[in-house]
Amino acid sequence: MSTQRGTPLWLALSDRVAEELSQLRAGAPAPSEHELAARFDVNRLTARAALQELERRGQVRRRQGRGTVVARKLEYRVGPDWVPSWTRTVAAAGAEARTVTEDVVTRRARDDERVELGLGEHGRVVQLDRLRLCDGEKAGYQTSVLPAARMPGVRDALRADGSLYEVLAEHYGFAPGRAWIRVEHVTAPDWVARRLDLRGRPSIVLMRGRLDCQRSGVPLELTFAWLRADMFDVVVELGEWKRLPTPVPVRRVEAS
Amino acid sequence: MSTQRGTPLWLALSDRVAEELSQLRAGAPAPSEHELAARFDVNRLTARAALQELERRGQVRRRQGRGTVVARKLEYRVGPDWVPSWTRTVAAAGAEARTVTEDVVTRRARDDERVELGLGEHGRVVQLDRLRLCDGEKAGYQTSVLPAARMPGVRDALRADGSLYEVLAEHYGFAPGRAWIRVEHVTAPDWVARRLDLRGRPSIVLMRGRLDCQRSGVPLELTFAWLRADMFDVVVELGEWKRLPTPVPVRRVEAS
DNA sequence: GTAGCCGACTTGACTAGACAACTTCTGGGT
DNA sequence: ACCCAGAAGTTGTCTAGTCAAGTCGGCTAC
Repeated sequence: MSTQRGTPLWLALSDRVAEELSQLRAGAPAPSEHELAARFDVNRLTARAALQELERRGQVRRRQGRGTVVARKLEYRVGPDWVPSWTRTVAAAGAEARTVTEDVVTRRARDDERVELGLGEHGRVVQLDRLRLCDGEKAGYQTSVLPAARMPGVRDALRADGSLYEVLAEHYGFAPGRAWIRVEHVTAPDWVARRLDLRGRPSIVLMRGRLDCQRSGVPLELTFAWLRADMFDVVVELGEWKRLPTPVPVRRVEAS
Repeated sequence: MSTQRGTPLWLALSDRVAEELSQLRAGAPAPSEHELAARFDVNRLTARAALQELERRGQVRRRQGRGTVVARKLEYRVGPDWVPSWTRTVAAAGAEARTVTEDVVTRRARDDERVELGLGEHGRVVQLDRLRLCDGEKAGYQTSVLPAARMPGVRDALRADGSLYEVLAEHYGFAPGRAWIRVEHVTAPDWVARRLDLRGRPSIVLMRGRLDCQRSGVPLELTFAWLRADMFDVVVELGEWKRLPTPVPVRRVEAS
């Protein structure tokens, strides 16, 4: 490696590898730690540091036993007029979407949920917990809470079909555009980190909260999703879609 | 260390340290790598891995020569009805806010900027580059582009005063509420990473672009901010402000 | 045919040690 | 009072090696 003055080996190496990787398509195997170490005559830990930097940037994905593969970030759009679809989001990047339903239960609504959903004192809700996979990798976790009384038979509909929003639209008059939305970029709560296997990885996640309503304005669904920030470019839109100009600094920084 | 079955040493150690740290106030020194290694009889690199995990989570901040100190994440709120203020955001966490204006220049608008701001062929803009500091630490970088013709004398006003939004409101009839917002979780562009000293750290930052308009709907500002994701919880809210019900999974995960 | 074992290859975890770069403080000199 | 040198302590970088654990494919035994 011809390192620039003051640039650590592992950083120079990661830049070098990133360049090679940009030529490849997503899913292609990246050089292994051992191979990098041999090729550039550095220690395996140095090569490892380089690959970990690329993982932090979301350019590769690594897994024990399997190896390191090229990755591209997925674009996840959030907005009042936008009906999110896991399948479409993932398919747009040419990857394979899968959903594992972890739980469907009917239970008493918690106090805060009663307020949000406008339920009476003994209101009951259906909670739906789903794990979202992208090319077999755990990419997100989603919890949906639905008012049971307003949605007769929703449990069976949910079991049969994958798309919650299709069920909502067809059976219960769900209207996109009447939503309250909140997005947070936060450190993953412990239970989310465990479910998504985030130990030792970038643990920033995106939490999307959304309250969807019927056309009449009656709340129909309260849903939260946690998405791995290293796998997604999350785009929150308010107003019409536009392409952003890329900002450029006034004064350039000289290379260190 | 009494490690649980299957839990790596460094992870158990980081949990243990996190517990101790939660008792301390922000800014207090955390144990050093050497001290941790000695106390728990592990290698320095293992102790280091534990501290790096805490850094990923935003619970500590580390710097060569200075040491590791306890940190708390700041909440950065963005929304159509909410005018972000660096001073207020940082002060809310009891930290010291500082802004360094790196550049104020008037120049020809680029093509994409002309489209966004609705300028004519020879339109000129004022670009304002600012470095945002939190307790002396580089925490963000912000670029604002303003149409020069629509805002006579804006350069001098900006030089004199720190708050851009105050200037906009007082002199040019800026009305929050007509904003277009886009939030992304992206890898820092190279020049941003250099300005914020992000080598080897959680290098992911958040970018916010927004186009604020006058009451008449005429675009007034195009701004971009890069924030260190390890220092901020970023919250974007569309719709009226509500207190979030804290989501909880149906089935608890047993500790591994 | 197929189930299962085994070996090759991958990343993960951990240790021991060395030196470099940076920050802060202290003490001595002017 | 002030500046500078140096020591002490910190994190950063890098090497050499070992063993563990997960994945995949091929081969063998049935």
